[in-house]
Amino acid sequence: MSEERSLNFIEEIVEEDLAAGKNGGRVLTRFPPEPNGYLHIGHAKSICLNFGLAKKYNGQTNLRFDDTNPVKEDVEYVDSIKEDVKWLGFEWANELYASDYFDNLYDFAVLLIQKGLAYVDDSTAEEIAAQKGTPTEPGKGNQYRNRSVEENLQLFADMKDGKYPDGAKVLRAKIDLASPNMLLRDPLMYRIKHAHHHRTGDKWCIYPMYDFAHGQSDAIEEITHSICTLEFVPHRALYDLFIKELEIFPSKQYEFARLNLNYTVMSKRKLLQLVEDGFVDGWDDPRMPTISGLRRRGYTPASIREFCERIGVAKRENMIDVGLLEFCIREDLNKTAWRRMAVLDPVKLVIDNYAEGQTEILHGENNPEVEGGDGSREIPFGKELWIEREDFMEVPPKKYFRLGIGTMVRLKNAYIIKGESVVKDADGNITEIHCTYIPESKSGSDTSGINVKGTIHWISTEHAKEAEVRMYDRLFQVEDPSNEDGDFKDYINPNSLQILDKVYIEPDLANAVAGKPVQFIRKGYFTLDKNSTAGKLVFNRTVTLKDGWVKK
RNA sequence: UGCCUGAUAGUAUAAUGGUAGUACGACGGUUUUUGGUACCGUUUGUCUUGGUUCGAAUCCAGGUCGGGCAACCA
Repeated sequence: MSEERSLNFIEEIVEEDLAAGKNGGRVLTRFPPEPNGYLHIGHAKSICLNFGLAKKYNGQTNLRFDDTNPVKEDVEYVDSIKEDVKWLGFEWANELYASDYFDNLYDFAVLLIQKGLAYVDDSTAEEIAAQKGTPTEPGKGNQYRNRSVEENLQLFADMKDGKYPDGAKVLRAKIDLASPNMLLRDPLMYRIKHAHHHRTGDKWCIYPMYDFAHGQSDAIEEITHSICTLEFVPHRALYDLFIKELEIFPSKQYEFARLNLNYTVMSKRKLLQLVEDGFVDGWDDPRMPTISGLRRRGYTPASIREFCERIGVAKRENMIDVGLLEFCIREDLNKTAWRRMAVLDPVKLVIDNYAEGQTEILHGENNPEVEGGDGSREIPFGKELWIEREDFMEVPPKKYFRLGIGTMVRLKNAYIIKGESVVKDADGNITEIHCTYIPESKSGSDTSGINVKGTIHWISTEHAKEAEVRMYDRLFQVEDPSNEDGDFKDYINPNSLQILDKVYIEPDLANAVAGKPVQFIRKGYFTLDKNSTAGKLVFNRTVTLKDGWVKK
């Protein structure tokens, strides 16, 4: 493995803690998604970090749903999140929910009220915002701030008992209205929401805010290293403060820079818009940066884990080139995907000196990268073939080493041929290419002594099967759609999906199975889409092959 | 105008006071029955100004630039 890889800053912290004997050598992390959307590649970074850390240091990781806002959350999301984490190859120690702790959290709130550190405020949201001041002006208090402990206790109990409508009252921490950290200006701890919760049903009508739930949840589980993204840095003061005042397990929060990928968007809000406004075919559209989208596109768990390993973990803002993700999937699939032939844009090729009606069964390796071989399949060959339109040129430029009139090329796994003539329709489009073949040049028993520079793929017209192929490209035309003027949706790539409804594939591909990626030789990696049926195969292009041939 | 936070090749990420390295990309080459893969080589970097030091990417001070903070979201 990568034993000599240097440590990232969080691993350094863990190793220091371990060396200092902190937590008795125990490492317990957590992955805390809110079940209000599907997981995306940015979450994958966090998942790999949290679960990877635990794995590396003989610890464990809890999967904890941060479900403190019932109006936005749903079991549909819980299920998809669990599926995605599992698919990525990780196992959680415990499946937990912040809502499991609503009783504890309520008791914690009561405790803070008793300590004079929390109060019930009757102000409206607007009034509270106005009283908070601005980053440069201190906030102001109000009359509710001086309520007695007894009154606060009673009012908070009444809030819980449903005596007030939504928004009538909130519980606030009494900290410092003049703090330079806006989050410390008496933050809300609880709000009233008469809403049905996906787990606790109608038991509660008050729900804790993130800041009054997350740190305490970590503490209850005795999480040793609570890792989150940079935007939570200012929240750390609150995180530590509540833990200190409640005298509970001192979990520690550490922050890293979230992943940004170019040519896509990563916020759940924006992804939801793409889904709801029909710009994509659901959360798992192969163009989406969601885990489910990448899975449908043909990405493998190993490739995503490798990607997360390569991008590193640090505290500076970053924008990762999607090319790195593509490198990772190519690297993985090159070693595992079976090679097959498919002609995406067909033109007919006739071999003039090959006997009419003759057929041969040729053989092609499944994967030349596998040492010792990975078996082979049979490929029928005949007088008439489909080849790629772009693999022939009547007047080839100097560095073109595919087929031309008078030039030779090898048909993959078959014979060397020489272009002879073309047939065109009234518009001048080539409808047929005629060639001759060299009988002694058969793959595996070539005695022709001829060396050709190019090799092209082909399908026997008599034996060809048909399939639909979906060619995907980046969803956006600009690197950072969120940072452009106007609406990010204005920058969607109109050619992000090109459907080829009549692609010729070799007969063996009729055996293609979902979840087993194939390489269409010289074209890229493809995988069967979930819309595929026995009667109609549908392939998604995962990624092209790297193209070293740049014209001109 | 406040507070927090960060700055190393095009993009990421190391170097923890002692030779600025690695990966991806780009470019060039070798091999090749995939213009793929593999292998080899080249290219480009410490935000700025001072200071401390024999020696600074690293420590200190000022500046510049980026990100975040005033949701009954997480």
